Amino acid sequence: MSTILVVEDEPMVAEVVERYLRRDGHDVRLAFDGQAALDQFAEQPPDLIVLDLMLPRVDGATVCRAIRESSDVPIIMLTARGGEHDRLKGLDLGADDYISKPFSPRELAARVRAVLRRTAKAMPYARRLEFERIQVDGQTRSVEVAGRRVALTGREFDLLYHLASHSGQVFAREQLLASLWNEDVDVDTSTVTVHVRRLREKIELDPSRPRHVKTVWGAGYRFEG
Amino acid sequence: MSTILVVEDEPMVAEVVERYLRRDGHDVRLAFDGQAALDQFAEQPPDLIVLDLMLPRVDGATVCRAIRESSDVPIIMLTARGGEHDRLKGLDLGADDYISKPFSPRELAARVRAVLRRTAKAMPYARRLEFERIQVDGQTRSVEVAGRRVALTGREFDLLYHLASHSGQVFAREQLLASLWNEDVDVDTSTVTVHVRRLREKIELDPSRPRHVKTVWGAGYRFEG
DNA sequence: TTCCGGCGTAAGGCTTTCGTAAGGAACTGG
DNA sequence: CCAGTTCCTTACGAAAGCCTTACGCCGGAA
Repeated sequence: MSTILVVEDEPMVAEVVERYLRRDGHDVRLAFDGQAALDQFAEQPPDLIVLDLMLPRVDGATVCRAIRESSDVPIIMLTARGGEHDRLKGLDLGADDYISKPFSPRELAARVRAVLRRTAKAMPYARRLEFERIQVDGQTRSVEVAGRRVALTGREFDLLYHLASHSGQVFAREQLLASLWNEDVDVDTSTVTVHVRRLREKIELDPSRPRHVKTVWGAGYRFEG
Repeated sequence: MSTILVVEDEPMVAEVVERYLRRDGHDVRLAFDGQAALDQFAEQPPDLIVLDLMLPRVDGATVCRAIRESSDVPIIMLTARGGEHDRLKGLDLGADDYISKPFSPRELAARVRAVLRRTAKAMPYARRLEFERIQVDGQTRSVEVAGRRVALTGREFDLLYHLASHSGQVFAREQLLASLWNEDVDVDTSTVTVHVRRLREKIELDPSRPRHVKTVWGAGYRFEG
């Protein structure tokens, strides 16, 4: 069914989880520390990640953030009993669900099913992003700026959506190429520059002094609502 | 991003590999035989080596062993199809990864990313650093001082982040140069002084009597929250 | 087929940032 | 208090990174 990466340093727990998820027809991979999780993720991104918070080498929160830098893959976090759970919610790591130990493997399997169902239904570009001056609708691929509809091309929309859905985060041109372009065509990074230029032309009041799609010198671009 | 030495005698293959790695933002150098590889390595050690096993003059295995005598630089070996691959594993040349021909350049690029990530010292810019008056966010490369956002240049941000993430610790100018600058360019230590000055201008209330980035006479600089 | 919008590339101009040098200020030890 | 360091401050040329524009190519629509 789906490929699931389980990151859990306790072998007993990992094994139980693995068995339950396999029973649901998933292809399960295991990682026993944070670094291994990142490696496996880089090598072959799974459809979902079950991530323990307490991990050797690189802790779960860091792993979660690192993955979120480049991917929207659903993540379910495992937290120790009690307070940690609440603290996490405050941290806003970008996980899709939390479940605290000790948990029943059956419940975890149910959560996995739920999250997969949710994210499967929510096809790519499902969300609607609302900012003060700009609204981006992934459903209809339409954009409104200051109440007026603007027509973007495919690339322009993808670019805007990707930046806006990670508002505030800086993306290098190389990152944008990797995320938005088909990997088997090689395009120059300057292509990104040009598309940013065209996008600005359409959504900025003064394209040469952009308010939303900002240049971060030596680093890339960042969206600001 | 990183400097990568590609050792491959087949020009077509070398060119494709070069293009794919460049697209990931790497600085790619080429060597077409084993001797050239060793020369280039001696001249300027790269961050990673992609090494073909079959090479004119000096074969890949010899090159690999020679380099391993003096360096731990990550090496990814390219091997001909089939048996050679397994035989190599037995030989234990000290390579970090193997990929057999014919390979997809995309997969190679992915392996390079994985190996680089694995060997990366730490995870740069993952954390968000919070102090009483200053917050530094590595994710968005943004800095807030007393609730107001300040715009730093790349170097300024790197400098602040490095100092702030080791709050209290003293760093000599030489240390900062070694950590924050590209190793193969030699810049004067006074450069650090100037950047500290410019940083103070932006984050200190009274730059001539700094509260956060303090001078430790005869030793270097230290950050204090 | 012809036309046209969208895309990627290349080149030149422009802005920002960087590194250096030089003179002045501040600290240290004697 | 003096000489010797070490650090601060400033200004400027060079380099790097980004913007802008124009052009050719491609695929789909007419």
